[in-house]
Amino acid sequence: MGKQMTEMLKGTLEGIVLALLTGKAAYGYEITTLLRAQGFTEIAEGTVYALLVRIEQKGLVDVEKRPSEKGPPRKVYTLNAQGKTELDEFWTTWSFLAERLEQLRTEGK
Amino acid sequence: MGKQMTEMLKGTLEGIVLALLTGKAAYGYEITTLLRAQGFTEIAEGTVYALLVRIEQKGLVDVEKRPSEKGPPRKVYTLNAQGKTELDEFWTTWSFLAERLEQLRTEGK
DNA sequence: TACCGGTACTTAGCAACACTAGGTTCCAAA
DNA sequence: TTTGGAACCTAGTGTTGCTAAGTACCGGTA
Repeated sequence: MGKQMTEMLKGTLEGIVLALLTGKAAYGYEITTLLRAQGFTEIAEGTVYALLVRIEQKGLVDVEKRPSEKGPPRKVYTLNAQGKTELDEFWTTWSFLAERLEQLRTEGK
Repeated sequence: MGKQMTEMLKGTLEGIVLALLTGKAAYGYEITTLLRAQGFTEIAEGTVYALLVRIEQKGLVDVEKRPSEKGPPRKVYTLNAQGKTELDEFWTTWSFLAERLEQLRTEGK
């Protein structure tokens, strides 16, 4: 992964995962493959699992264990009310930053 | 500063400062006030100076010391060739991320 | 039976970055 | 003489994503 992208993902990856969980519960392995499908081809597996632990401890998601046909049981994450609030705030913060940067780029300043 | 914003600035603040230096040299104190004028009202002074040390050590800027009418001498930073390359890469990385996020938001996924 | 590969999750240690909270220097005005 | 603004510096902290290595479960294949 490019070093720039690694740094830029700090603070945004959590929002991305929360956004992925909007309206559709998912488990860790699934989220990893989803991210890769969306273009984040080099996201490390461990990164995703660590992030999931974090957002669970922050109380942004509910977790349910479900057996899998192949492999160990899945931990399925669902966005809860607090998670939705956090996601809203994320979009607000993101919009602010994106606007400033767009301005900077077009100004050529 | 909101915690979300703090994390989101990681990786982008450097790009923002490089962008500010495009076409116009500036010194640390000036950059801090510029950032605040652009809406980043809560950027800590120390953060900016530490960042300037970093980009100087990476060789992205040239530095020149100039006396000030009031106060200690200014360190004026100018974007050099390597800095411009880095800035280009920054915009590429940023665009990628911004596109993915815009897609995520509109999809409501 | 033994082994391999894919699914699925976990964790200890590391590097980078923004912040906190102090500090120093220089000068002019009160 | 003291205050305040201009201008810069830095040690320590917390958060984050990455690396690298591991465990658990199961089906297919030799």
